Amino acid sequence: MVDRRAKIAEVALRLFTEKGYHATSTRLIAQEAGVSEGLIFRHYNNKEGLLKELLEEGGQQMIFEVAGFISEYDPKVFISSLIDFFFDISDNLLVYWRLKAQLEWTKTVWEPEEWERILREAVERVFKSMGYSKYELEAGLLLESLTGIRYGIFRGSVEDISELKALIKSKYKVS
Amino acid sequence: MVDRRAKIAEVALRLFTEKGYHATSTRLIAQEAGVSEGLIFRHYNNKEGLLKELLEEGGQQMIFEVAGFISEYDPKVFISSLIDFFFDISDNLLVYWRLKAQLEWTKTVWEPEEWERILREAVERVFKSMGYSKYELEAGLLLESLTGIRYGIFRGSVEDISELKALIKSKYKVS
DNA sequence: GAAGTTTGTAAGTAATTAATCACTTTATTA
DNA sequence: TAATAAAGTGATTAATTACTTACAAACTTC
Repeated sequence: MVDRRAKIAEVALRLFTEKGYHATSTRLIAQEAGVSEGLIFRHYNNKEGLLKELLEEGGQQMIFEVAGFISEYDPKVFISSLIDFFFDISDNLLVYWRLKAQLEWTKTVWEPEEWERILREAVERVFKSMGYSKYELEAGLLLESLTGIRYGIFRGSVEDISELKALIKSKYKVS
Repeated sequence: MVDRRAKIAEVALRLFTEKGYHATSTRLIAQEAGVSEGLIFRHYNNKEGLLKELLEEGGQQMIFEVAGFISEYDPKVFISSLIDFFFDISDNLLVYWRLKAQLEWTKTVWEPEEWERILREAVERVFKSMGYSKYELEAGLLLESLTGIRYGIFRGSVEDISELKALIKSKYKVS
């Protein structure tokens, strides 16, 4: 008794991130999921439908994660949690992140995901509450920097992750 | 009298970045370049050979660009130039950057390009000369942050680019 | 200007692709 | 339990893929 639909999604997400969306065939997905190729199309209509559902699901998980610290009223705690969020991303969210980032570089127009909008608004609000006149700019700088660090951690170009986390926390005086 | 080889490279670079490597067919490259498909294979042996040459060429251009400020002895001028480098990237280098970033997310092991090693070493050296005990960490933080900002600029999530540049320069006291 | 090399083409190739088809099995519901 | 719907399959489709081959044109070089 297995949920084959979920199995397809699980395998597809892994393969899309590892090999890239276009380099992954529906045939391979079916093989690795132990399922007939036709079933993919029964459930997801087409390959793009499968991709979209994976991105949608990942986006929902991100909203859930972000919601965990978004309403924190103490700026210091908020920023500390925000930094933790980028440094200690869980494995399943990392896969979504990878897939999203991979696809983003081919886009010409970019629209932020819901969790990205929510997160940015919250960070701006916190910087505003701290009395920064250019709170949008400060929020942007921190968010883009953390994104870059996450990128660096993924690639392996960050030697000592916890030390870097301590450094950036000390710069924002939240450790 | 046209250099067809260069035309293929130019078109391929554009299409690879816009559509993605796997989503771009050699047939399309040939069409857009106004050339027979066979010529691609005559010059580049196979599709991957074409990709590799594009990445190699882009890497060489990056080395050239980095060399422009790498030997600057004044730390303030160096860091200011470094920030400019990430903010004011030229169009043709941006295309290379996009292609490289796009491919990076599918990789499992990551090896830095020559220009990346050169750049990191130089930034570390400068932070060391400024008396930072954890100069590697500081260099890493700045480089990953700037990479993230570049990413943000590309996506369009950075509202006011020049203001953000001024902000980060002021944080490093180099403006 | 002949011989040889490089650059180019058009028409193929076999393999792979996403998607569909007719059909069977399993689950749900009246 | 009979009828209906949903889940699943395996074979097949037409189109596309990267790449090859046989051949021709154009440029070197002696």
